[in-house]
Amino acid sequence: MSGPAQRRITIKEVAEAAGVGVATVSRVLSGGSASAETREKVLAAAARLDYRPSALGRNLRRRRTGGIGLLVPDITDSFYARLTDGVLSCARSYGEPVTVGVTGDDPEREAELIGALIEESMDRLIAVPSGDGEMWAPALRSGLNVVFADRRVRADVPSVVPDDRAGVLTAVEYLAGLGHRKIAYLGRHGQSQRVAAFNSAIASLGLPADRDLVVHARSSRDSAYAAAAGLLQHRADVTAVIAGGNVLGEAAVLAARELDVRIPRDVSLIMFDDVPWAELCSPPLTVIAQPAQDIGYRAAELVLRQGRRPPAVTLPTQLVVRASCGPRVSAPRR
Amino acid sequence: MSGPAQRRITIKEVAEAAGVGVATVSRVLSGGSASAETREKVLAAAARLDYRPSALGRNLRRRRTGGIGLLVPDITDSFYARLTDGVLSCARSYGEPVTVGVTGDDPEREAELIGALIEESMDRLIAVPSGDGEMWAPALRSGLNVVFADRRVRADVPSVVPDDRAGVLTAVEYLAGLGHRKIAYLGRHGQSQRVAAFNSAIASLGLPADRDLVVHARSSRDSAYAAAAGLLQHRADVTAVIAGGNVLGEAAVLAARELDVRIPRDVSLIMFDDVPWAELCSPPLTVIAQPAQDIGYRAAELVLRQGRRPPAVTLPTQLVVRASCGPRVSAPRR
DNA sequence: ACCGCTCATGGAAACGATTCCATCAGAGTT
DNA sequence: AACTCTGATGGAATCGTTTCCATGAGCGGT
Repeated sequence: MSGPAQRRITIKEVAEAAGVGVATVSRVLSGGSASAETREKVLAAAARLDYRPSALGRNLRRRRTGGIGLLVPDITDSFYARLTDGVLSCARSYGEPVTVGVTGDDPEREAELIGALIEESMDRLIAVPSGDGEMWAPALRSGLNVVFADRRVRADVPSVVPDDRAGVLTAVEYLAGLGHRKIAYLGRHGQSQRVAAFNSAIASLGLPADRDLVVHARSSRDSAYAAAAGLLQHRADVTAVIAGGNVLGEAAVLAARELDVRIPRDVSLIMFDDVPWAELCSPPLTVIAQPAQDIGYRAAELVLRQGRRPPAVTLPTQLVVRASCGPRVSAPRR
Repeated sequence: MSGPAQRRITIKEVAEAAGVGVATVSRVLSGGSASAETREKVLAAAARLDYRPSALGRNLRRRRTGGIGLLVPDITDSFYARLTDGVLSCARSYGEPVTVGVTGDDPEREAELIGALIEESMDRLIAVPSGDGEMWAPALRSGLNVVFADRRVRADVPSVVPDDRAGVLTAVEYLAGLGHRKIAYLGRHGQSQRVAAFNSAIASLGLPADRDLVVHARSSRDSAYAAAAGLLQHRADVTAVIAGGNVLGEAAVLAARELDVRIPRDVSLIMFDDVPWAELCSPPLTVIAQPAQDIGYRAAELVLRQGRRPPAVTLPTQLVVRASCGPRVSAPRR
């Protein structure tokens, strides 16, 4: 049923049809110099035959693959989906294809994918790095052009990240302003940046430091739920929690509902990352919005621009107040 | 700072290091026949030099690119994100890279992307087709191996789709069982399949037919909101609406809230596609769950499996009852 | 007229693999 | 001993481009 896979036409045939040499065709098509007459003939022949230059041939000769690789932890997470959308949108305007891989936040799987990408001769790569970034050394040494997105784990790789420091500080200040003193941070493994910002924010506001107030989950939904439930259950003294991402926030809402902890009456909740459903949730969630799409777009710009590259760009976050935070009630719950 | 982009080592160097010919190296590495001794030498040399065969060279010779292309309307939509995840997951187990493009449900942009993919010599493609699929003819004729996902617009292309017919019927029956008679369908352009199923379900249950009860939106959030608001505003007689996708459902909830239409007291709502936030919504949404990830996975299997390919596979949907549907109240609202 | 300069042009050599084909060694058969 | 057969092996062609280089034409200056 499917066609006989007709052979694609090559530059040679175009040359023949135009009555010129292949070198001339190549030159005309890639903007080199040629007489007006020749250019005309070549263009006409190419159009007539519907010639499409083979990226394979070109890339082999040029010793590099055009496209760019993108590695995200989980394409199903709205944040990374929007980041991906930003990358795709920028790449499209450059006409570059994007190859996407999902790491599941697993450094081993990430290394595998890097290997595969290198095998494809892909020389430009945007990644949300999983671990501490040490396995990137060989890839970097081999001349791979890498930009990190969302997380900054190595100083020698340009990165595009949200302003975690300011975002966390804003959230903590807002909560403190409402009277909360026992604030917990519910994060993912590897958010060292934010945890540091959290601790320093707590300290700078003179709130009691308590190491156990930051709890970590792996990136799965189950793990997030377990962490949220554990926090809510064992620490009846916390009156506010900051969720470090939308799946963490979702888990917190679910766990609270299950444990009959009322938001915001019993505990206030601020979630990192504004997602469409934050407004639909009951109650609507107060969030720290992150420019996910911009992060992707800027990262793509960085990796596509050959010139000098700034070591890091930081994009602002924004507090969006809805209805998941309230004043601290004096009576401890339960 | 970045390394001098050390030249990658080629099969020729491995051959030299192993003291054999390039043909032998190629044969050993791709599982051809060779003596145990030679195989040993080659493998050792390859490992010692950390040799990675270049996909470019291989693909040029083989006249095809390994990977598979994936075209979705909007990677930001949870449904397509999960579908993409399915494709990625299957492709990974075959070791095939996936190049993703976003069509925005625009046939023109889709055609562009197909062209770009052909230029890359990508010969396998999974797509959620945007229009009526007529622009696919040339691509198909050129031997491209295509599988459609989510929508079935051409009989000559294998497709993996959810069971829209059964899904719609289940929804309508459920609503009718609750006493509803004026049921609206809020859909996207191009969901002809589902609209037909909707009309036939209405007819088979003896409910009053009314052409204006199906309203369409384009795939943007704004358009979805406008359509939902229009429906709720102008048709006070409808007591139940079926939203044909998660962004439509989101728009319906938002519009209802804005217009002070209570769910489910004033109107019942069933949404196609179960998303994590459906449970978090107020009220929790009754949905028709679709196996988005499976659709992607099966589509990838189909496009990767060389053998004979079934013309279409239909995956079951499932009604998940939550709290957004209630019995019809006799008094018309407003 | 001659020289030198610029510019268009086409042949041929890469790029890095796979694979056809010829060669050759060794074993088995008569 | 001569022959055939099998299996391993390496040289060379090929895939479709880009780009180096040599050639030759046109032209202005002396």
